[in-house]
Amino acid sequence: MSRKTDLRILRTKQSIRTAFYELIQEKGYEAITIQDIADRAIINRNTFYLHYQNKPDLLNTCMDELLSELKNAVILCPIHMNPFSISILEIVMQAILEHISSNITFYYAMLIEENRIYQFRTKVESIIKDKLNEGWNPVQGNSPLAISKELLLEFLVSSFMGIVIWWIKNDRPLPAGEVSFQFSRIVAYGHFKAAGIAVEE
Amino acid sequence: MSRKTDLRILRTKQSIRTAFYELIQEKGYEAITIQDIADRAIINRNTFYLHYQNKPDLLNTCMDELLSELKNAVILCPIHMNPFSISILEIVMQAILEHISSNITFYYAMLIEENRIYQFRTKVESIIKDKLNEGWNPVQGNSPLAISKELLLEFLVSSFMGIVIWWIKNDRPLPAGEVSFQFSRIVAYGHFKAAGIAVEE
DNA sequence: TAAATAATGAACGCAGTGTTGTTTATTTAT
DNA sequence: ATAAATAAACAACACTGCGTTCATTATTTA
Repeated sequence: MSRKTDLRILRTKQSIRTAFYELIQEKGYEAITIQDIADRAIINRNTFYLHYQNKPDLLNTCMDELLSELKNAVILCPIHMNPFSISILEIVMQAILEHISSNITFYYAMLIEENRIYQFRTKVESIIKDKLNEGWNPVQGNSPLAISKELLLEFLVSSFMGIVIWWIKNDRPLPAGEVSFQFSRIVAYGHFKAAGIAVEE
Repeated sequence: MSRKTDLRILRTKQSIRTAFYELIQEKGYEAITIQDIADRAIINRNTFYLHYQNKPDLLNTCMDELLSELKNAVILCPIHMNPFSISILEIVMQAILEHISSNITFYYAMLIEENRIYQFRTKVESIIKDKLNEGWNPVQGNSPLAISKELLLEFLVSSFMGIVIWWIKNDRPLPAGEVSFQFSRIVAYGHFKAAGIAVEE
């Protein structure tokens, strides 16, 4: 029986990935050169081109890999009839935060400070959006304020992602469950009620 | 009386700016070369370096210019005692959306699709954050849910910015006043109530 | 109209990219 | 254990873009 891939290939690819993540954190994606990666991975610059076409190709490969894991984590979340129930927001966020915790180095490099890659944020937002949209119930007839569906969905996704990034950036100041709980309450009941301010009806 | 600046300088700088904005929209910031800008502005490449140090310098100059206008637009908004009143959110958002409308080409280039510059988004978020934080009332003692102040502020800023970007990206599908109104209601009362769903207490 | 200065044009070294060969080392299969 | 296969190393290449220099030309201001 033949081995799937040459051990040298696995080793080299692993070195490149590790070097890449480190460098993103150190100097940001744009500033990295192929030579930087080669030096850090202790390989010849040519060897890089044996495995990846160029820098964006490496980035995309890395992103796709982890994002498919993220998708799997989200897909397992049960959705009830109403995707805007408190529970779905809370459950999905908790699942995402826990997945991020397991891969914190990567997510920090991709999303925080100078290192951030806009493309990655957008892709994560897509995953969240798809999940929230999954079981959208179009029969919400009697909305007193005639809220635009698109606007509401955008509202949910961007605040969701904002909290996620805030949480990573601040070194996870609260447990995943606590953040998810608070977020879902604010969204559901409004910030007046959540913050304990009398609601002006 | 001597003229402030040579007419040639004004003309050249103007050409560079225009070319720069066009190119950001066409191929995105990163892909632009100085030669691209020179060609489009119909100037010698050297002339560019007579006015700007490099590409980031040009970008920063452009950003600072418009962001100071944005700040002025926001600073005029009256804030009441409670910065989380419905009105402050609505008024600030409307002011921002109207300012953006007057400079839509620039904002589109900076925030939308492939052209987006993360740095710019962050700077706009800072302006919003500062405004919301301006008159924060620390005495909101009896919050039933003990919501983190930082989390709540982040929630407001990211959803605010998310709606703004959504609005630009979709070619301003609703009037500025309408978007601001809907946003402030969702935030204040929660998405259940805003969307007309019975609240599960 | 003269002096000042902005803009041009050509050239330079530098850094980084992506490619092409050839050679060396390691791994897999016989 | 050894031969065939192939990954990795090494060297060199043309190419693009950057940022700078210097002399020359054109425009503007005084």
